[in-house]
Amino acid sequence: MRNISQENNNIIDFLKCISDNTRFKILKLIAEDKLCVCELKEILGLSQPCISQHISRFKKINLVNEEKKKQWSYYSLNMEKYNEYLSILNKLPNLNFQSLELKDIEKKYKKTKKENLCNIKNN
Amino acid sequence: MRNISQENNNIIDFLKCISDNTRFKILKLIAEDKLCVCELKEILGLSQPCISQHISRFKKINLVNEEKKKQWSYYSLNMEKYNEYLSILNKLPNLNFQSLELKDIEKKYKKTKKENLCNIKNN
DNA sequence: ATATTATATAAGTGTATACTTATATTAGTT
DNA sequence: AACTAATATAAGTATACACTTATATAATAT
Repeated sequence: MRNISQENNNIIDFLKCISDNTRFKILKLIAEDKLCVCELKEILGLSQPCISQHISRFKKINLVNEEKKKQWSYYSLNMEKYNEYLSILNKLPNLNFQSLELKDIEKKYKKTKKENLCNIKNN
Repeated sequence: MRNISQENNNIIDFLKCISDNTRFKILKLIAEDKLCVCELKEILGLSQPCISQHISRFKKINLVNEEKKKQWSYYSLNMEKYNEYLSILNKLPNLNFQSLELKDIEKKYKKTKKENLCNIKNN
């Protein structure tokens, strides 16, 4: 069965969001410029609902700024949020398990190392 | 149909690799320590083939160092490669489309902006 | 040699998800 | 008012993929 735990939702949701080919392109485009759905649809050659659905994915994790103007909604990258997510990845090796919401595997990790499953035989 | 273009393979493959819940845990664990499959299996409570398959995903993008010792294979995070991938994300807003292998959408982006699909009506 | 242990690979399965088309909603235009 | 345009949401579909069990390979131990 798949692991569907809710841990790490923040950083994992960010990674899942930007790891899709289409959304990665959208990410770069809206880092460049404010763009509406109809422009993104034109640029990427995809249907309007497809773009809207991707944008709503970005919205969920606060990764876009929305600016409504007449009937258009212009989307641009929320750089502060983007950098916030990135700083977690940048510091990841130094972050403790707790701050990554991985307290559970830290316990198991320490227990496993203590039991020294492999190393007893390894020395 | 899904977009299965081979563009951005490097950074996208990295993102797809670490955006999985289980692999994100492995990432943190092998950033901490050299660990073998049987230890990871123990810590994460998953089957041995499952761990091996995840490790081979990391191997494909050169994200792990492998150290064979007797019958064990110890895996640790390849920090240089990790930082290499991260630097792309850190510089992403400043990187040009070319370097992100997004030359094709740059063309469409400029064409769309020139045609001014929305802005004509918007002024 | 046989048995055991660690890992890798193959095949199968069920869920997640990236699209599509259809429909609803909202805003501007005539 | 009706019509058009932009966006959002719903439902359906086909593919990707994270697991499992089964099997193969390689190394150590007896």
